[in-house]
Amino acid sequence: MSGAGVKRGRPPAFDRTTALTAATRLFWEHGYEATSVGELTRAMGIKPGSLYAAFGDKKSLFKEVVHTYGRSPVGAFIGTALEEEPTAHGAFRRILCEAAAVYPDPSHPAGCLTISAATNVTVQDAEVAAFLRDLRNANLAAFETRLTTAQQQGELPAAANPRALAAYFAAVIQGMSQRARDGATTMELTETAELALDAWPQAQD
Amino acid sequence: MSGAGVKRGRPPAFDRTTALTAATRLFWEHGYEATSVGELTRAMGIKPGSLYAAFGDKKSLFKEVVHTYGRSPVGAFIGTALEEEPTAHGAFRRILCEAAAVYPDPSHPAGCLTISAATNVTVQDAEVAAFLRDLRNANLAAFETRLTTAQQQGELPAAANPRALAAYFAAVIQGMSQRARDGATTMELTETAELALDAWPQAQD
DNA sequence: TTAATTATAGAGCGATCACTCAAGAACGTG
DNA sequence: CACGTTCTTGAGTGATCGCTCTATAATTAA
Repeated sequence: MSGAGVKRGRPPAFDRTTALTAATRLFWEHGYEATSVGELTRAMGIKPGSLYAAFGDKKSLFKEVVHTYGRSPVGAFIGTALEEEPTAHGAFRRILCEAAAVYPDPSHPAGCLTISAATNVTVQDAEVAAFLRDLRNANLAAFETRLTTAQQQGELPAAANPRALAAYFAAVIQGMSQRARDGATTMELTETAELALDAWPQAQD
Repeated sequence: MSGAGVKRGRPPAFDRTTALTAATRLFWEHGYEATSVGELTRAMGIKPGSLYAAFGDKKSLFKEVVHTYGRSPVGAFIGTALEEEPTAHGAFRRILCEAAAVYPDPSHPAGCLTISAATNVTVQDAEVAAFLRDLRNANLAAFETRLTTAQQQGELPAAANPRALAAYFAAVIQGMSQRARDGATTMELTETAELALDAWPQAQD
């Protein structure tokens, strides 16, 4: 083999991560189809040829954006809380409170990219919508798994319904993302989070 | 004046209401920008010239669709429940249960048109997104008004927060619409509705 | 019948879409 | 230096976008 780490040819004039961040902001704000390649190249500071050489086509760029977003602090806080918190109640309390803090944060577009970036798509881009829908439904399944475990460990009463609770919290979180895009503040969303937690099952006595 | 009700010239070959219904289904399913004029004319059974003569431009057609939708049973059930139910608790219980029944109904596209038809728009169509956002926020204000009245009439305890409750139910409903578009069934959404109602303030004793 | 009016069908407008290509510039290696 | 390789540039591809125009068909009024 020839040297694996040797760089040959003209070096790229742009930072790949920086360009990806610019693309993320656009897709986050306007969604997949409402963001044109022309807007992307302008925001990323590169020409179409460079974009297609570095990221493939528009769909591949979007998937890479979603993948990177899901591994960023803003995009991964749900999975992190599910893993780190010792109790399911603590995990969902933390998820809701962090969503209230993160979704309206003015340092990035409002709401969750995964929830809102492919709501309106043409027939020929249905695959992109399905891609995000699968991510959301996988998240729902993770909620249910965490709640089922909590019930088996005795944290949740036997009468509780882990699947229904998971769907409920998924709906609340998706609604909070929508409300943030409509202008809701962290204060309002925190109140929403607190009310949402009132639905947590209480042990029957 | 000449006769006001007299029809002159060639009569239209299509039914305006039927055409509007076809346009509604498309906008409901794919949203404003992801629905092309070509798809609209094909579904409505008319040519571009007829569409523009009868409805103005694409934006005017969309606004008429939203207006008509808001006056249909499917689009008006929230306002109807707020008016008809004697208690605020009864109103929100009915709203949530009807949302669970209506949003996944296979006789029309899933979810609520007002919630999801203009999530992803280009910069030049920001006005359309603002149009629906204003409708959603007006709905939120109606929730708050209804809850404030309930508190003044003693239905809600003094410690309750009408604004926070309104925002909470708005988020839940928007989340239920999203979940319906992701495949949630009436059964699942009914469970979500029941859990959501657990947050209703209880009188302190 | 003739004129006035309105709706139709179908071609086609400029602009923008995602995307590609050819030419040249910037690098490491001989 | 020349060579191979990679990246940048800028023009330009066909397709589709929202929308308009013209010619003609269908109706009522005179």
